[in-house]
Amino acid sequence: MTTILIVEDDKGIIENLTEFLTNEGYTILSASGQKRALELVETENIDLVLLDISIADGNGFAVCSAIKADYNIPVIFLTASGDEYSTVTGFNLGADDYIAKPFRPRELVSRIKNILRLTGNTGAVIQLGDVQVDTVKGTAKKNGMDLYLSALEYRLLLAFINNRGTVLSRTKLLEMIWDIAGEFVNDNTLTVYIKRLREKIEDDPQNPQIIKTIRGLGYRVD
Amino acid sequence: MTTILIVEDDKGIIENLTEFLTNEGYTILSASGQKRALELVETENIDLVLLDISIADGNGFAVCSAIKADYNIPVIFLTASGDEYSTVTGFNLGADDYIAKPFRPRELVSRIKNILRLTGNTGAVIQLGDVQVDTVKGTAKKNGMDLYLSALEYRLLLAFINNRGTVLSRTKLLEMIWDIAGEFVNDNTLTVYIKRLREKIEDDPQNPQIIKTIRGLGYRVD
DNA sequence: TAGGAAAGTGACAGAATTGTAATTGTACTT
DNA sequence: AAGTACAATTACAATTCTGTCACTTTCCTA
Repeated sequence: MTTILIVEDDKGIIENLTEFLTNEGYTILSASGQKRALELVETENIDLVLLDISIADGNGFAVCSAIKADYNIPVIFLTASGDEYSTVTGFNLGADDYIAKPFRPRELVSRIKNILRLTGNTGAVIQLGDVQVDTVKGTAKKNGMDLYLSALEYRLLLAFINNRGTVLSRTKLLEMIWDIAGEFVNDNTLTVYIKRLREKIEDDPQNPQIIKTIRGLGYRVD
Repeated sequence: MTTILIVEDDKGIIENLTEFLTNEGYTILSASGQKRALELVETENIDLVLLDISIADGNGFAVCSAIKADYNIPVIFLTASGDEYSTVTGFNLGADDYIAKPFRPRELVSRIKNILRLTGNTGAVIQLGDVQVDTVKGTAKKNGMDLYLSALEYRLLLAFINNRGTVLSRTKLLEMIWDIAGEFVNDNTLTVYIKRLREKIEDDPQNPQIIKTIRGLGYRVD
């Protein structure tokens, strides 16, 4: 269970990030001011801090210094784009990474995972709705229950995970999973595998929520 | 193909690192002085630099600054242990990570992979002798040829990869791969799977070089 | 709204995986 | 050198995976 503290004075951003990151399996705490932020760092068990530089009651740099002075918690700066100075200063203060606003949520998650991996605080578990894929162990679970995916089903799932948010065409998927030296498989093979995978990971395979069909284009996982 | 430049004036360290990192699948170039190092950065296609701070003809900081001024190549500092000043200064100059000497080669590889992942220069390919495992795609190759590992064979291989250098007992392996709610499998099942995996990944399965048997204790992959 | 393209479904054989048992091989101990 | 534990090997059913076919359903459009 990884806890992330968001320090940010824009309520809208906090709401959005909280919803998105909760969905990704993180526990979220938030603070809009410096004082509250440091309070939470002291009392809660925080694994990572997302820190907006321009918070209202003081500047983010101070918060970062204060955190780094006493704790070894990784900090990611949220900066206004093109703010080169902030970036450099942030790194000097011990920030572990920064991301310029506006950022794509998925990119933020990617940064978070990298930082946590660097500091060794977590495995490599990918959350997909209520499905968890552990690429380190090569296993998958749904609501904590083991899923028994065949080698091809697992690879198909990974293909979607590595291309979240984008539509994967049937051709592309066939290339990715069945690209074996010039040999071709029936196009319907893919359809059947989609069905088999859905049968295992979807709550209601007839109403797929994870693997969406984009008629005429392919499939997409968000 | 990832190319790493080692800047270091200790021939012994260069030799060791070159051998080890070549084994890990990297292409290695080396320079013992500042001039040669910058030459190589300009002429070769370098993906990452391992930089000893205390090289003979000048100091490492200068090299780092010079590289960062013109290229976006990640730099990892090799520092004498306890050299806090160097570390801080290094980060200010744009170093992406540092590692204190003496370091364990495997830790260095871990740092290299993390940095390359952060800078997006590579996937998550693990090299094991001439076997490459891509945990992002869920595939494995040997000398570039596809390996067809079953789900369990793949997971067994990952178990070894995630515990390189340590002996894994038969019991531990059974837990890791076959831990299914109280059900137990025959102890010999593991032995058979070891054989099947060796058959696919070893050059000479009768003389296993990758998965070593430690009689009475278990198995080890280095 | 009828026709057609795209996607989904169910069923099937052949191949591969999986777990076990019986047997053989190997290293260590006494 | 024989005995013994441990590991490797071989062989074999049961199960699962894999790819394909025939058929149905769904959605779009003419």
